[in-house]
Amino acid sequence: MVTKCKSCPLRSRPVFAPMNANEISFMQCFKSGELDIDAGATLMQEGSSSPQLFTALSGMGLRYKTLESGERQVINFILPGDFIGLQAGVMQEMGHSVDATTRMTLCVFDRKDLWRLFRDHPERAFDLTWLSAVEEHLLGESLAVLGRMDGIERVARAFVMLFDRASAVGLTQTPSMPLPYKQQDLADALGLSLVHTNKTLKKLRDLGVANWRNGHLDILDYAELCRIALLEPDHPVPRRPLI
Amino acid sequence: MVTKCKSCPLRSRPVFAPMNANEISFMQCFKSGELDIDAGATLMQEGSSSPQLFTALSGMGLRYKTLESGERQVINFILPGDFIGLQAGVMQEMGHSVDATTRMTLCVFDRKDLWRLFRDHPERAFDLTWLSAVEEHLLGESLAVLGRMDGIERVARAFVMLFDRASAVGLTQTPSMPLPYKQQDLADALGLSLVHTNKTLKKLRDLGVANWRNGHLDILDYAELCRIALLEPDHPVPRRPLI
DNA sequence: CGTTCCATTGAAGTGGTTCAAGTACTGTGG
DNA sequence: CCACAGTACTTGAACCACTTCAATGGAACG
Repeated sequence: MVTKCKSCPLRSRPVFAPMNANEISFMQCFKSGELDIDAGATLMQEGSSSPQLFTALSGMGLRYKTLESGERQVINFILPGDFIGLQAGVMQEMGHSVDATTRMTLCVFDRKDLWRLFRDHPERAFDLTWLSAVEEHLLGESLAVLGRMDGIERVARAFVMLFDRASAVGLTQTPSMPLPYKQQDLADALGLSLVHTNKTLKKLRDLGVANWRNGHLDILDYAELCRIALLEPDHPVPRRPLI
Repeated sequence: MVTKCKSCPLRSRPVFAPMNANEISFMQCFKSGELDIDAGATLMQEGSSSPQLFTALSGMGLRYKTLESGERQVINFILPGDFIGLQAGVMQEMGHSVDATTRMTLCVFDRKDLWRLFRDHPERAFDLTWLSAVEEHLLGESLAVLGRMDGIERVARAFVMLFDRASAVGLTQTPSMPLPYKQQDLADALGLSLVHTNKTLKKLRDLGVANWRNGHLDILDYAELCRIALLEPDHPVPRRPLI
């Protein structure tokens, strides 16, 4: 059963900029189908030019680059509402790979329709640029995290960001959320070794601040977690378009 | 004397996607003026919403974020041809600040014309998205550099990238280019301390690979520098649009 | 039940940090 | 013309946050 854009469970969330009926019906038209992929599957390959673009509807994944040395850098985590493949859409190829961590459902768009979108629907073209700018903004933040913060600060920051993003799309049950990644994934995202990531997680557990176990993250002291992460407890989560 | 888009010294460079006469004349129209700023001046402030967008015509600058802790993370270096302020253009505010390191000349565009551009010139709108995607791609690379590479690799990578970018816009004189930044700027870009950056520069000098002194970078052994940076010596420099 | 994958923990080593001091250059005012 | 102050760069020394190596435990699975 394919989800209609009109009744998309994400669209009503306040993080997403609202759309009127006309706009939604165009999105429905732009959407060429739906895709389910299994946990562990690779959705896009670095250097490839995918004929399709996606929006995550449900499930979680990750974007990553494989370095010349064979190591992996996780660029960010993919949650419902995230747009995937814009790089391949406008440049000729993807700069990173995308894997599904859990089973995922995705809205599918045809790359060949992208030009039509720019020509006929400037508001949506603007939204795509907006999304890309948001992504750029977040990557700038991540760069600062890797460049200037120490282990516990990085982990705390990651937890706060993930929790906020998950809240925005309704994945949290008050101080808790599903977080189905491996410790190695987090380590690769934060530029830390697996061992040190593990020891840092233990520290947060011992501090009674956050507990990540069995694919589930419990935030025990959000205020303290923010303090460690050098974030205001009421830091704003910017609104963005949903494509 | 204002530079005409038609005779823009950058446009003829092969890194930039070509434009036909019509397209150039629209760009001329979109360009609302030219701005000269002094070395050391701040062009845009993090969190602000600039009424103007820019393209660097000449001179160099840097984008950076100031962290909660007061430290600085340099996001990247600005060279001629770089577009500045897209984030403020589409989101409501900039995610980073922009300083001029040398005196700079910039093409100025009015933010209020941005919507008109999306509506009437979908090719240019597409180009803006393209630029944003390129930026995103480069930030992903930088993230991998900070996350996974050691000091000498980071510095070597920075030198190769800067040299390639400078070559693309005609700033190099065979194995040499102007590089008017401070060691602290490079340190803040690479997530290293000033002291360690300095010692790493010395190492590259002692190895006879690269020599950065008095605002001038000499590449003494490009192949070896690439090897240290874990890059192919003939790695491609992607073409991009010039706005 | 052996195998495999992930999480956990200890121990040793190191690439990087911070602290501290000194050099070199440049502009400024007396 | 010199003294001085300010800024950038340089170098040594001590320390430590993180890495790598190594070994173990627990859960899932055919």
